[in-house]
Amino acid sequence: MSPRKSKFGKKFATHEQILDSAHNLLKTDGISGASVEKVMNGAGLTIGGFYAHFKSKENLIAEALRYAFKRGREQSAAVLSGLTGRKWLERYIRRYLSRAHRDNPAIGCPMPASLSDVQRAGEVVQDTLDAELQNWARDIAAHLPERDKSKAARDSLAIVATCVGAMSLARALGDRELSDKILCSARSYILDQQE
Amino acid sequence: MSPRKSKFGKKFATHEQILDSAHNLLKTDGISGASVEKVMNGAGLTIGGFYAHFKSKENLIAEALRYAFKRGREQSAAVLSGLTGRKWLERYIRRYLSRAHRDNPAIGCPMPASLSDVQRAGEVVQDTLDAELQNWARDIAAHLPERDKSKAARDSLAIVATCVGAMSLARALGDRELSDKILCSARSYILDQQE
DNA sequence: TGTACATCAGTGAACGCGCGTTCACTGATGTAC
DNA sequence: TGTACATCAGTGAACGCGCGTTCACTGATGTAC
Repeated sequence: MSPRKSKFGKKFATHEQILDSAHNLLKTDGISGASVEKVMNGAGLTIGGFYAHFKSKENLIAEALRYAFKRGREQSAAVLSGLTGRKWLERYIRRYLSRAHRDNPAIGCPMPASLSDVQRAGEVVQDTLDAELQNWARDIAAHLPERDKSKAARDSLAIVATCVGAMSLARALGDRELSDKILCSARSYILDQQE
Repeated sequence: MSPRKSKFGKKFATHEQILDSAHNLLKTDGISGASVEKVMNGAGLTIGGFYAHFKSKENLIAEALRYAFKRGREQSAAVLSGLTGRKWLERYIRRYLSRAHRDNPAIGCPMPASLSDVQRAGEVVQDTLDAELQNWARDIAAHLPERDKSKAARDSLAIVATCVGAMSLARALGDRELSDKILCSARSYILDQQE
């Protein structure tokens, strides 16, 4: 295999830089705000080279979404390592629904900023969300102190919905006090329910 | 008062038509999809007349958001009239988190389609959301079978977050089966929690 | 009541701008002999 | 090892398009006398 096509070649490194830039813009400005030109500039490149790496903007967004979720999983695994069950859930929820996460979209979840855009996106992006959302929910379900596995699976989907909804609303509101209340309410709504 | 400035004058009627067109586009295509030209065409007008009615697109969106929530309240008051407490909540949640609502954004809530856009919108729009969200939560809180009023207020905010999050995700997913699951899970998550 | 004038809702073209995508090119790097 | 050639990542300008906003205008309607 020629070095050009290797995982360690220059092209692969550039591809990763583009994805890194894209997922950062995605988290703050959504799909519509992550323009191809801004993404390329963020990677230290000019716009013309983009189509040597991606077939279209839609394909970029799908890959960037996958990249963002992967990074998120790695980060939260590092922070929560060693914890299990209730303890894990508590720390997970308090971290996701924190003021820090609300005020720093760049370090967090890509969904709040891109949720509405994905509804109008193409199949490639929506199919990517399917897989990532299932991963996410499975991760939570595995830590629910629930005997009934199918109930844990259902609860985990609702918990994801509550997290995404609360964070999206918290960022969309003008009133910081009301925004704090939403985060706080969603936290206890989830944590009081699981025993 | 001259007929021109009256609530029944021609200009008022046109203003309402523009708002009606705007709130329809808002519910399906979000803020970015509700372009001034499309809004005006939807009202049977051309783009040039827009600024006789609204100071800017931002002001239009804020008014359209208010208009959409008002219509939503009227509709749901009509459908749920006579119901109270648990019965009201059950019907309310089953209606919001229904497949019909997911598949017909045009007849429903403006939030799922515009949630992410509002995060990047100006103060006027975000302040409007403050007021509308509080109205919404208060309406739900009044029907919670909860003795503790402050707990009802908190729960109602979390319920709104769960509803908006679940509907947004349900519309964003490519897989209809998973989408159904999200709606179903969120429904029981809310309804099982309230007694 | 009839006429001359003022108002202003709505028109349609234009503006500057950012978008996704295309394309002829350049120049560094890898390959063949 | 040295040279000639092929590859292709990345450049920069151009394309057609839709956006929010502006503006000179038109023509129907209301007002004054």
